[in-house]
Order: sequence, then structure tokens, then C-alpha cells
Amino acid sequence: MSQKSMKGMQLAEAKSQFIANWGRFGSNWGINRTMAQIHALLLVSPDALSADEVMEELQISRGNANMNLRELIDWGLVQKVIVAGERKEFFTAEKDIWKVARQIVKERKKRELDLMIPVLKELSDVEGDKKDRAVKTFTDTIQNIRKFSEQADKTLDTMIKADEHWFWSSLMKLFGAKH
Amino acid sequence: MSQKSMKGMQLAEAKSQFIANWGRFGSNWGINRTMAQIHALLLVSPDALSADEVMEELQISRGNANMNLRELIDWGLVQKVIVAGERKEFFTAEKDIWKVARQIVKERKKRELDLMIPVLKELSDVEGDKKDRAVKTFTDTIQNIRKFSEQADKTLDTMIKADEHWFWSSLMKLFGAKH
DNA sequence: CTGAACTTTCAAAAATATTTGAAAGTTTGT
DNA sequence: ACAAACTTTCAAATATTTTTGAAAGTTCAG
Repeated sequence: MSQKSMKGMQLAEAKSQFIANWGRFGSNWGINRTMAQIHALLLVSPDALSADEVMEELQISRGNANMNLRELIDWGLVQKVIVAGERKEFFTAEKDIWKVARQIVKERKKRELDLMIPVLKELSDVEGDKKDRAVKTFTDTIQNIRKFSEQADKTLDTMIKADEHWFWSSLMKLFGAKH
Repeated sequence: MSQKSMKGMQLAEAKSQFIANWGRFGSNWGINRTMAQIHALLLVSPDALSADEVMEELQISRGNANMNLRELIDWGLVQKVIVAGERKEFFTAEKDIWKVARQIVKERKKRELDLMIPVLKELSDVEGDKKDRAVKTFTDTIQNIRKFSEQADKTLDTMIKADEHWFWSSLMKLFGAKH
């Protein structure tokens, strides 16, 4: 790789760095590396890309491209675009990161928190003597997690509906006021 | 007593359900299943457990238990406990979920956001004609992600330092007022 | 110092997840 | 209806992650 310079790098290099990094971090987020890379590629592409262009750019197979594009659509992060006069499908990603983050929060809440809350409710009323330390620790911990989850549930719902400017400026006012 | 009742399940079953679920969800969070299961086990154990007890309860090998306990300590979620008169080490987990969540946010921020921000900074000043749509889309998207990340960085720092009651009640006041 | 008790390491095995590519399926223009 | 253009499927191959367990390392009481 090139040495660090005062000037920025060329677009092609910057793009592949971005794709590599987005892919690396994506895998900590329950999203697989290729999916995150396709997402990154579409995020920085001015125009919608075809499956072939994605395959070519990322050097992946047709099946892989198809499957991950489908999953990105499923997550609401990518849309199909119909181009007049073209037979094949094109794909484009929402570029406003606030909307992307909101969408991810929305989907993860649906896939995780909304499934966990009923389980916690079920586990809340375990049988047994409340004087038994094992029972007490169990019920206290579950109750604590449950309260936390319900609080988080409400907060995330608010965020999902929020406008970016209102959200950040409210938080900043609030948190700034504290010190 | 009664086999089928409206009442909750027995402790042993509830415990294993909780461990299984915490493990299942943990894997969406950059934490592996066994690590999350050990964490769950310690969360509901009134006393600190030895490595042997963890191995026995979760039916895992010594190496696996050792490695995942070490990683949990690394994440700041589990501590070693010295028990007077005992030679072996015992392990215990913080049970206050607010503290657990704060610790997870702190670590993930350190491992992800704090690494991503400098990369975005580097990618911000790509060379090239700003009239070129490819260049413009790239720089705009990176800039957008960067702004978002810096905003999130500040907000998470506030949360990491916050007291639970203050945090939730502030958010509720704020968000409740909006409707 | 010695050996029992305990912890850590790590190469090989097992389990999981991802990717490939060719065949099957679908759509559309003529 | 036909066939070219395109998309989807999925079983097999690959890659990655996790787990095992025995050996090496450490600690400590006597």
C-alpha cells in the first residue's frame, strides 16, 4: 500500500477502503461481510447498479450477489429500480445515514427485542419459594432485564419515528444541560 | 405438584430457557453463543461459580470455559472472585442490567466507533473533481456518515457516564412531550 | 524442593456460515 | 409459442469460527 501522504487518496482506493471497512464492521452487527460490502458499494454509487456490476466490482458469484441483495432489500436498506428500456434490474441504497440507522434499529428491534420481551414475561413467574436465594436471584435478574427492555422498547420506538434534527438537538440540549 | 398449571415453570427449566435465549440473541451482538450462555448463567447465579461448575452446568470443555470466561472479563462483564480458603478461582457477573448495558456500549464504542471515525476522516478528503458525480456521491456519503458518527459518539459518551434514573426519566420527559 | 491443584495454551477436530455455479425458473419481445 | 435475457435456487465446496482435550505452565502448602 501507498505511504501516508498529506493529500487524499484517489477515488478508487478510497472506495475500496470504505467497502473493506464497512464490511469489517458490518460483521459485528449481525450482517455478513458481503452484505455489508454490497451495501457500502451502493452507498457510494451515484447510480443504481445491476447485479452484474455488483458481481464484477466485488468479485463475487451470481448466487451470492443475488442472495445478499435480496437480504438487503429485506432489511429495507436497498431498493430495486426499474430503468426504462433496460430489461435487467438495478439496485440502489438509501444514502441518508439517519434513515439507514433508523431502518436498522427498526429491523433489529423487530428481530430481537420484540422476540425477547415475551420470553422474559414468560420467565418472570417462575415457581418456587421466594426465600430461596436461587429463586430470588433469578426472578430479580429477569425482572431487571424486563424493565430495562421495556424502557428500551419505548425509547427505540420514539427514535424510529423521529426526525433527525429534532432527535439530535433534543439530546444535545438535554445532555449539554447536565454539566 | 401439579403438572399442568397456570403457574410458571420450575427454576431449572426457566434457567435453561433463559440461558438458551440469551445465547441465541448474544450471537447477534458480536458475542459468541457460549460466551453469552456463560454470562447468562452467572447473571442468575446467586453465588460466584468456579470454572468446573460452569463446565458442568453448560456441558462444555475446560478450554472453552477458560477462554470465554477470559473474554467476558475482558469485556468487563465478569469478575474473578477470591474465596477465602479456596484455591480455585470463582467468577461472578454484574447483575444490574443498566450497568451491563453501559459496559457493553462502552466496549463496543471502543472497538467499533472509535476505530471507524479516524477511517472516515481519512476518507473525507479524496482527490478529484468535485463536479464528478462519482466523487461527489462518495464525499457526500462519507461526510454524512462522519457527521452521524460524531454525533453518536457524543451521545454514547453521555450515556456511558449517566445514571440510570436520570437517563430514562430525561428521555421519557423529552419524548413524552413530543407526541 | 516437590507434587497436587489448578489454569492456560493451542493444534487438531467439529460445527457453522458463506460462497459457488450450473440448472431450473421466469419474463418479455417478436 | 419460442427463445433470449435475466433471476432464483440449492447441493456441494470452501472458508471461518468454535470447541475439544491433552500437554504445558503456574501456584502454593507442606
